Amino acid sequence: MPELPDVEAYRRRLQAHGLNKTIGKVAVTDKRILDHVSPAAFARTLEGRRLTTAKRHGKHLLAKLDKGGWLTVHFGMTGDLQFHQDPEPAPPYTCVRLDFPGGAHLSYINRRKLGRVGLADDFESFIVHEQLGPDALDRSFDVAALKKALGGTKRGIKAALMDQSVLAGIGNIFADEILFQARIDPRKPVPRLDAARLERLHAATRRVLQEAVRRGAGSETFLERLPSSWLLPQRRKGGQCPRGHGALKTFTQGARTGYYCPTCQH
DNA sequence: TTAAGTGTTGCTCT
DNA sequence: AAGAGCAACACTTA
Repeated sequence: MPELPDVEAYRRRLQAHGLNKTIGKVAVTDKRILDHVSPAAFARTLEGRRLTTAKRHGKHLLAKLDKGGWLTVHFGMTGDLQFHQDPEPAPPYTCVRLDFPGGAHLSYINRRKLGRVGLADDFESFIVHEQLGPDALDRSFDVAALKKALGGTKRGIKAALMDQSVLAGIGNIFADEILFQARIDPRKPVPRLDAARLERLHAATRRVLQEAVRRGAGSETFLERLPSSWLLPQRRKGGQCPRGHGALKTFTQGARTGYYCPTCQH
């Protein structure tokens, strides 16, 4: 599930419920999710520590440890982070669980194991090491930064938008919404985007991601809470253009399906 | 039933 | 050397 707005929701939950509690036992129940660290080393690093702040860059969530270093979390397609107050059986597909005093615990769950949990020394070095572009919601990400990020690529704009080394945070779903709102054809080569389109693309990127966060991305009722002018609720077989141009079209690029309106996106 | 599909990323091949 | 395609994974849907 998680793209930038969903990860931001996780960040806020972690910030609200997971900070400044001493971590007791750390249980790694599926070590395949650990990123270049053994279960023993991972547990040893976290046990007895407290998380002091939660930050996000693109789709990555990082929590700072009180004695230095960071816990890193990536969700892949099926990752989830759940807090529970009471001792209870771990949800299926739990990979890592941190116990807090009084029975509260934090579970990282991932069905398809396409995410990673790990450790990093430093926030900025982690971003560099992961080759992440600027965060799409960072305050400094203006039109000039967008142009710079897109650089000299000749790819289609949707592929470029989803490339985390170009711009961090956007995946298949929100790329479709952003390009619909900016009225740009997802396959349009980046060099053929004029100034007006770049301006619209930048504005739509920020507006869509901010609105998604505000309207509770990641919650079950997210789609129902979106305005009828959005593409997402129609993003399915038989979906209609919210601007009244009839059926949406689909296209495939690299095993991902995209939805767009051929009438209003150019 | 079998096969294709999936909100991600990373590796391989061109 | 940038960019396309598929593998990884474990399910769900057609």
